[in-house]
Amino acid sequence: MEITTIKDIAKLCGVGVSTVSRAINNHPDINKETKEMIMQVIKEHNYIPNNSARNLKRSNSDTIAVLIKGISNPFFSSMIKTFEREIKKKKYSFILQRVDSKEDEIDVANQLVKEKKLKGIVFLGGYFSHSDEKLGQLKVPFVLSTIGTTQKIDKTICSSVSVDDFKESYKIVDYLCKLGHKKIAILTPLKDESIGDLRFNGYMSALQDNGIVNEKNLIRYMKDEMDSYSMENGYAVTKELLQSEEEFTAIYAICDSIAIGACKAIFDAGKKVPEDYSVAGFDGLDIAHYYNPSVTTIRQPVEEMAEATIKILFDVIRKKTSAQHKTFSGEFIIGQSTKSI
Amino acid sequence: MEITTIKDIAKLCGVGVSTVSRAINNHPDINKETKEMIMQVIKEHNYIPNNSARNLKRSNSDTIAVLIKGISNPFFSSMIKTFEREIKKKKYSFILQRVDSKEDEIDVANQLVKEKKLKGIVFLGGYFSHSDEKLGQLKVPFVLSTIGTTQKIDKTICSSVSVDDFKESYKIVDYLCKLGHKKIAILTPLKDESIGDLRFNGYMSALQDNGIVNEKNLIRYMKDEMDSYSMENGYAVTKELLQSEEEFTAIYAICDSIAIGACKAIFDAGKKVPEDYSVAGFDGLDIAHYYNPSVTTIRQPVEEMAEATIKILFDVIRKKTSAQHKTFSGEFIIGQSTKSI
DNA sequence: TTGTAGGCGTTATCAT
DNA sequence: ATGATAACGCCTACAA
Repeated sequence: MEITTIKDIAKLCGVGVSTVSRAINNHPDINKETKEMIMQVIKEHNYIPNNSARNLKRSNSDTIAVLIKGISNPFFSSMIKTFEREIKKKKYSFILQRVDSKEDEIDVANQLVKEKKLKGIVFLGGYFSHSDEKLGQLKVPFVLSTIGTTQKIDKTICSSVSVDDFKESYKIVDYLCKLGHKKIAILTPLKDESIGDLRFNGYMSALQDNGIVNEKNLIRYMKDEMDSYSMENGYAVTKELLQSEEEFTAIYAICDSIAIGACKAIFDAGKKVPEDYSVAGFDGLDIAHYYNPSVTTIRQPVEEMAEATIKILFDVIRKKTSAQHKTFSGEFIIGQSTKSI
Repeated sequence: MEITTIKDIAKLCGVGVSTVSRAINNHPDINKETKEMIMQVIKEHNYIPNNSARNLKRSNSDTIAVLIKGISNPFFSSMIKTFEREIKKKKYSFILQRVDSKEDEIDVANQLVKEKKLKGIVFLGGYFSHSDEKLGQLKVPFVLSTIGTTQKIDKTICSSVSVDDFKESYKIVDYLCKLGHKKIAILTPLKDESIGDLRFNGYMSALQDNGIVNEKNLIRYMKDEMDSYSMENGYAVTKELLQSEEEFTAIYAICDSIAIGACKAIFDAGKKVPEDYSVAGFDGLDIAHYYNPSVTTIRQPVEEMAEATIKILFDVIRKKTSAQHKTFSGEFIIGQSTKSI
């Protein structure tokens, strides 16, 4: 006989279903021995409660979902660990849900809210260009973590945690300028509505403040056929840049992966980093540190950001505060990939 | 009025719930205009069906889950894309589920089978040391993808797709030997029950066949405090190895991340790769190619492996075949990190 | 073509 | 402390 439902267990134990339910859910009103007996039978027949039925019945569930857009980004993996740890610390369950780049994260979120009776949501990465109306559809507290957005979102509707992409980007480009670089190429995604834009603006602003006239030919957009933030793309674009014989002495890549692709293209052209070209990135991935040469970059304090994300989320859930917005400073890491000229 | 259930929609449209259900699920027996009208109302009130209720009611669902142990491994991300594409191609839905390293993947799988009425499962990564009895608990077809296992699993119970870790490992170490290296250190996880062991055995066997006496001091185990397969760990272990002043001319790291950490440690010691030490890895991650120097490695044909995984899974689901086991050859990639002496 | 009603497996509210 | 029973929201015979 195949054991599938709580009724089977009840019959097997000679008790009612509610007693079995009480045993499963650690309810107080149950005789210790009956409980043990029931748990024993459950284990023997390895019965597993049906989660769909549970979720259907439950009206609330103490669970938080983290929605990630584009799982491939190594930048997220350390944040996820922190999310999980912090959420478990609050005795909540944790659901990690990947969202396809073509999917609408709000729709996915709303579905999950209904299905799992979520208490809160963390959105991680991606672009996030939604109307306030759309955002308003989400009835549970949520935090935008690491999501840069140029658009003005109603600050009372949602919380956010991020670094100031503009400022940090400015900082690193300004550093390149102070090293004496005047011809600084930038590798940036095409028409990115989010962090890409913000970092690009930081670049433009830093050049201007250093009295450098920006040259259009030094703005290089990532190729559409490939993942925008990949080493492969950085390699391809840099290769073209080098072949164009456009003059430049430094490259600022919008993220570390692109920077590494750029370095490789430079090596393959028989040139050196930083002797021939300085290269800087952004994010502070592990690989930026382990690369040869190590890459000058802005490290985002991922651990603290993840912690802050969860803290804010729970503050809002528990109505201690309304929406909060927290900006972190990046850590400027000078690597071996840049030098003064 | 908050629209939450199918009944609300039915009332709003002045029809019965079954008509609404038919509209949602593209049933044939429905008047085209009523359907459009209903869909219109649904959109306006942005009603979302409750998935738990659906899953509860459904007896089957045409969905496949991919369970992945340790999301952080960049090795998996390209496989996941292929899984998703191939599964969608078959008109099935795709669920990606992360399994904590402490969790039992079979238990998680069984839960999902009940909750989502899965048709099949792919297990990705991890160790997988389960008794045949435990495996037998899983009542749906499943494939072990990229999961090396030294233990003898009942081959009729489950399918598998992988490279021959022993053979490929042998190949690359043999290559090092043929380059003239006699003192080859290995960086390997401690007491790993799976791929680590297999690759280690390949190393030992290659040494033996080349008449090299293995030196215990050249077997270096990854540190327990850190993620076994990380650059950080490779760095730390290699640093110790270098400081021990043990003589060696080459390092074989059980995976590329470790190899890269090893390279960095060598650079930091003021030495060069491959002039002072040759370094080889395993897996064929993108970064092995983009690293400087590029890392000699065995590339696993991830794309084809993922495709084969899905093909086998569907064959078994459709009862075209019973369990299948497929082994792929790795692609030997000679990088700049190794040289003859 | 459409509506009504029963049941999917659970939990919670009542009685007992 | 325990058991019967009514929801939870949906799908699907079956009836109309």
